[in-house]
Amino acid sequence: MDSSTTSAIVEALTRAIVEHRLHPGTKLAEQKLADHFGVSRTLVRQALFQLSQNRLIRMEPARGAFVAAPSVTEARQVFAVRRMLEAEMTRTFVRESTPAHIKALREHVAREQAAFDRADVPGRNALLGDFHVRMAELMGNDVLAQILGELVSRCALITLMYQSSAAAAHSHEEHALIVKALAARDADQAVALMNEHLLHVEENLTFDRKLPTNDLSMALS
Amino acid sequence: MDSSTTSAIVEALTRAIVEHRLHPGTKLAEQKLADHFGVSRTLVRQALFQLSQNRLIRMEPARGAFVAAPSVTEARQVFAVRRMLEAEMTRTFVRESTPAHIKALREHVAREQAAFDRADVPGRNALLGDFHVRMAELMGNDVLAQILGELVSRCALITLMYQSSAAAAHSHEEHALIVKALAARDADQAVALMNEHLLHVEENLTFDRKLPTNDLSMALS
DNA sequence: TTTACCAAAAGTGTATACACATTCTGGCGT
DNA sequence: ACGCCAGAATGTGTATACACTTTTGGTAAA
Repeated sequence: MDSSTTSAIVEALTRAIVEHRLHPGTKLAEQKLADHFGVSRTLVRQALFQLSQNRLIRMEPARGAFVAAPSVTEARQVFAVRRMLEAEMTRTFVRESTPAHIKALREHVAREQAAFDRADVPGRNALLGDFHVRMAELMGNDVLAQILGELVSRCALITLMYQSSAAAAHSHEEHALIVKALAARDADQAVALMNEHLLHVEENLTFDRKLPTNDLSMALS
Repeated sequence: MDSSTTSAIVEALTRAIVEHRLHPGTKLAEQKLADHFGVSRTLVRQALFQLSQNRLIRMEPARGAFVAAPSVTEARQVFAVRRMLEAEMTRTFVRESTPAHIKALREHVAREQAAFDRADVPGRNALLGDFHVRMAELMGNDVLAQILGELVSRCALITLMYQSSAAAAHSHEEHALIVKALAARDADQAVALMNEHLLHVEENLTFDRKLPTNDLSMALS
C-alpha cells in the first residue's frame, strides 16, 4: 500500500466505506490506519478530517473517528437535495446536450448492464451511483459534479444502512428509461423520470426498521 | 486571539476572506498564521486543508496556501448550481412554510435594511448572503443549508473579484420582493423572482474585466 | 454477585523536529 | 550591464514526542 499521499488514503477509505467494506459505526483508529498504509498518524489525521467534512465519517472529540451512520432525517435531506439538483440538471441536459453526450450515457448504462451480467456487486453499485455524476460531468459543470459526487457517496452509505433488497436492477432499468427520454429530447418526461427514479430509491429504503445500527451490532458483523 | 480550536481558525479566516479583508492571491504562510493565532502549525494546517476543500483557498504543492481567485467559468458554475438549488428550495418553501417562517424572513430583510441605513458594508454583505442560507435553515434541511452556505461563501469571493459597484441595494430590494411573493404563497412568482435575482447578481459581475488579479497586483494593496 | 474505584493501557490533541523543496540573494562570468 | 549559478534563507511535508483524556481490567468492599 504505497504511493500514499493524503488523497490516496482518502480515496482508499472512501472506496472501503462506499463499497460497504467498512460498516457504519466502525472505529477508525489512527495508529492502525497509519500502520496499514505505512505512514504516520499525521497523514491519516488529515485524511480523516477530510472524510469528516464529506460526512462519510464523524469525529467525536477525544474519542476518535467512526464510519458515519446517517440518520433517517439526514437521509431524507440528502435525497431532497439530490432531487432539487438533478431535476434541473436533467432539464439543462436536454437543452444543451449533444449526440456525443447521449452516446456517453448509453455506454455508461451498457457498463451497468455488463456489471449486472457478471454479478459484480461492488462494481454495479459504483456504476449506478456514477451515472448521476457522469451526467453532471458531461454538462461541464465541475462544481455540480463535485457536489453531486459527495451526495452520491453519502447515499451509498445510506443505502447500506437502510436498503431492503435488490432494488438495484430497478435503478438500472430507470437509468435506461431516462437516457431514452434524454435522447428523444423530451425534457418534461426526462425530468419526471429522474424525479421518480430518485423517489423510488428513497422509498425502497426501509426507514421503519428499528435503528439497525447501534454502533455495536455493526461492530460484531 | 485565544480559544483557538481548528474550527475557530477556520471561521476567522473564512470571515476575513468573505469580508474581503484578505484578497485573492494573498499567500497564507503557515508560521505567520500560527504566530498570529498563538498555536502551532499543526492546527493552522488543519484549518487550511478545510478551507481548501471549501474552495476558499487553494493549496499548491510545496508552495503553500493562497486565497482563491475563482475563474469566470467557476463563478458561472457556482451560480448555475445556486439557481438549481434555490429555485426548488423556493418552491418547497411556499409549499411547507408557516407564518413563523415568513416572519423570520421579514425580520431578516429588516436587518438588511438596518445594515444599509447605518452604512455597515461588511454586515450588509453578510446579511445579503445569509438570506439564502436562512431560507434553507428555515426549511429544516441542514444538508441543503450547509451546501448553500458554502456556495454563498464562494460567491462572496467571486463578488469581490468581479463586482462592479453597489448592486447590493438591488439585491436587498429583490429579497423584499421574494418575501412578499412567499407570503402571498405565489409559488411561480416567488420562484421566478428568485431566479431573476440570482441572474441579476451574476449579470452584474463584470466578467469582461481583464483578469484583475494576477496574484501580484492583489498582493500590493 | 454486584458495584465502586483505581491503575494501566490505549488513543487522541497539540507541539516540535527534521528532511526536502522553493525562493531569495550575492557574486561570478560573459 | 545582463544573465546565470551556488548557497543561504525561508517554507512546506512528514514523522515523532509528549501531555492529557478515555477506556479497560481488575481488585476490594458492600
